[in-house]
Amino acid sequence: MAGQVRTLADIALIAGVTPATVSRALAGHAKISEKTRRRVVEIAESHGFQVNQTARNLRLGRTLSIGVVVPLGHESAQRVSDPFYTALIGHLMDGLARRDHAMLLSAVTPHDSRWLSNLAGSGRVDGIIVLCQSDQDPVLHTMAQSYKPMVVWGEAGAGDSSYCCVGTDNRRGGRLATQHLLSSGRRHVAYVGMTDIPELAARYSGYLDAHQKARVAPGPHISVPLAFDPGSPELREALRLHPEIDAIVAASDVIAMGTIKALSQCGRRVPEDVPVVGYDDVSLAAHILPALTTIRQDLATAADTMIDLLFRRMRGEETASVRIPLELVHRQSA
Amino acid sequence: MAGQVRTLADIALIAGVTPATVSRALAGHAKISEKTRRRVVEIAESHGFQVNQTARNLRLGRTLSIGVVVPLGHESAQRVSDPFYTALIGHLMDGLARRDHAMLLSAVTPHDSRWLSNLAGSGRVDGIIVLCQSDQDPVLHTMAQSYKPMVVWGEAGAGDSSYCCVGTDNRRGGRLATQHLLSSGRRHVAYVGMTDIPELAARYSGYLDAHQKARVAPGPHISVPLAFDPGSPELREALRLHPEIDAIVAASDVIAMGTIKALSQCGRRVPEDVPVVGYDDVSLAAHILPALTTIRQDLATAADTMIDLLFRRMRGEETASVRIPLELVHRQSA
DNA sequence: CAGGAGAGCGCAATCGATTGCAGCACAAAG
DNA sequence: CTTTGTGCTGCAATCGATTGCGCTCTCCTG
Repeated sequence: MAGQVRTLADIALIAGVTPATVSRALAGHAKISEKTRRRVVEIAESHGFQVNQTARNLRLGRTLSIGVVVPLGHESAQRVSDPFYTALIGHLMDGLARRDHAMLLSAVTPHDSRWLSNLAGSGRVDGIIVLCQSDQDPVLHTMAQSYKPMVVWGEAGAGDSSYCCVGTDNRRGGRLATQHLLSSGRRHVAYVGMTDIPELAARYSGYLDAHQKARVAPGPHISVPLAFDPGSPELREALRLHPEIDAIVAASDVIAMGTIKALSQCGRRVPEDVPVVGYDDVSLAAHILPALTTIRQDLATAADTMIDLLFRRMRGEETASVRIPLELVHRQSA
Repeated sequence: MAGQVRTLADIALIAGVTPATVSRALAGHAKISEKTRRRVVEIAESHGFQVNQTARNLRLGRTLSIGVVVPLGHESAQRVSDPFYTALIGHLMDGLARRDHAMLLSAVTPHDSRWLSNLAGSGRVDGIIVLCQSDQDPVLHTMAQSYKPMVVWGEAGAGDSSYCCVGTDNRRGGRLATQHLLSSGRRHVAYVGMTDIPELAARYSGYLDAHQKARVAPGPHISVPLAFDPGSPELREALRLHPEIDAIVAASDVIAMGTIKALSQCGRRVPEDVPVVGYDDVSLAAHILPALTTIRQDLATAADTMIDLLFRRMRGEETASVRIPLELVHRQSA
């Protein structure tokens, strides 16, 4: 039945009216007699007709879809499968669905500075959400000059934040995590993770802040990419190299989990010998052994905020960057 | 500079030619003099011009994007953030990007049977990949009659598989996991997880198969949704209720991790008292304590296969369902 | 110098839906 | 019976890019 009925014109033919009338009838917009409207709608439904969105979008000058991009330029490039990002993406999906927008998802390894303008200029999306600044601050900055409907997840205040940025106060987060350990008497707190993206750099700053405030010398900085290699012995060896370490601030929960495992392989117990604090509070964090003490970022709020800001920007408003609340969640690992 | 140049016509005006010529020049297709071509391209680039994809797609009758849908109809509805799915989505993203297609991602909670035909008929995508059959086998079946470019991840052989289905041999996977435990002498192997989607039902069948082959009575079946609640005490209580359990087959890695934690809360050690086998081999599986023994599904292959099949179907070919290899990965937990 | 070939480009239709403006029909009023 | 008014629909342009067909101009050949 639902064979060859693909366009408004097809329906129009069957109903004995013009495409214009069908369009109006289906939209319920203009003054179409109730009788005609009902008949058209009925025909449309019985044939399983659906309006072609591409044509509709062309005419209306919009796409009803939002581009979500994850640049993977930085050295510590987390895969998109990092639980933190996937949870955030999940929430974004929900929020966009509620506003009847689709999500065009892509991860890009920036080879040149065009990855962003390509998407913006393609006419495929009405707005863009960039997840992670990566090392692309200049590109984001430049883009923001000419392209308004864009919101970035990351460390607000990185660069001169000419773009609208949503994120937590990572410096405070790093400080909280570190203070938690220092205040329990630990004196050789190591930082495990990199600092090659603004968010992580800020966490590390907070780590240093806490040490300074407590008048304790910072511990070693062990560099581990967010997407660290399962089998790599680097972390283990670094830990062996620093037997004085008596606590650890990890740059993310995934790193924390890896660290806990590496510690156990070195014969050190968590939290007795070495307490570990993670970052993100990913969904698994509460379920592993030991349950992770970590810095929780409220992703539902984060996603809603980004979407709200984006839609306001799409309407032409100017919006400032926003900080999302954050808290230390006390569990077993520290 | 890049101000008001948005259409082919704008470029044409500047170059003193017609839009037709600009189109051909940029496409490099037809017979355009090298001189004209070079000039047009130069003008286009200097103005940062990009072809409007919506218009292009309308004209060409395609969208260059693929819909990836995750139905969440089943009771055990895993969130999209289940690491298994996110990893699969990540690989799909890579594969689609290689073929210059975008990914339109959405999760739907099916309220009626139209969630799929809505997407298919919207004209927003050229093809659809459905991740998980959920409880929507009938919908998939019906859809496959009229809509060809669709591939489903799940248990091939569920229903009558009128649709093209890619997945592992879940029954065999369940059998392997169970045999591993039985062959080490365990006699009260419990299954933790649900059976409300075809994949899981097959894993459970495999679990039963192994018992039958070993002439051992199956252990208890503890029902836990894939997205089980962090704080819920159900699992813990079920374990207390069955002190005879001396091994566990979990329906997924995430469940396995939760189970390991619950076991420890009951004072039982893994793997000494109760070995646990997971399913999926998610990226974290190797990194937790104890490292998870699990059934590995090769997701890179899976994603490539699905994409390959989908594109063949988009070209009009018929394709049969495909089974992806699977293996038991032996680590510490069992 | 005329005729023919062929390269290069323009014209206009097309993809499918939306919408301002105009026109028709029917009803009520004079 | 004619006029005015109002309510429905249709006409045709539009969104921006693509492409078959055909025209023009150049250059070569006889």
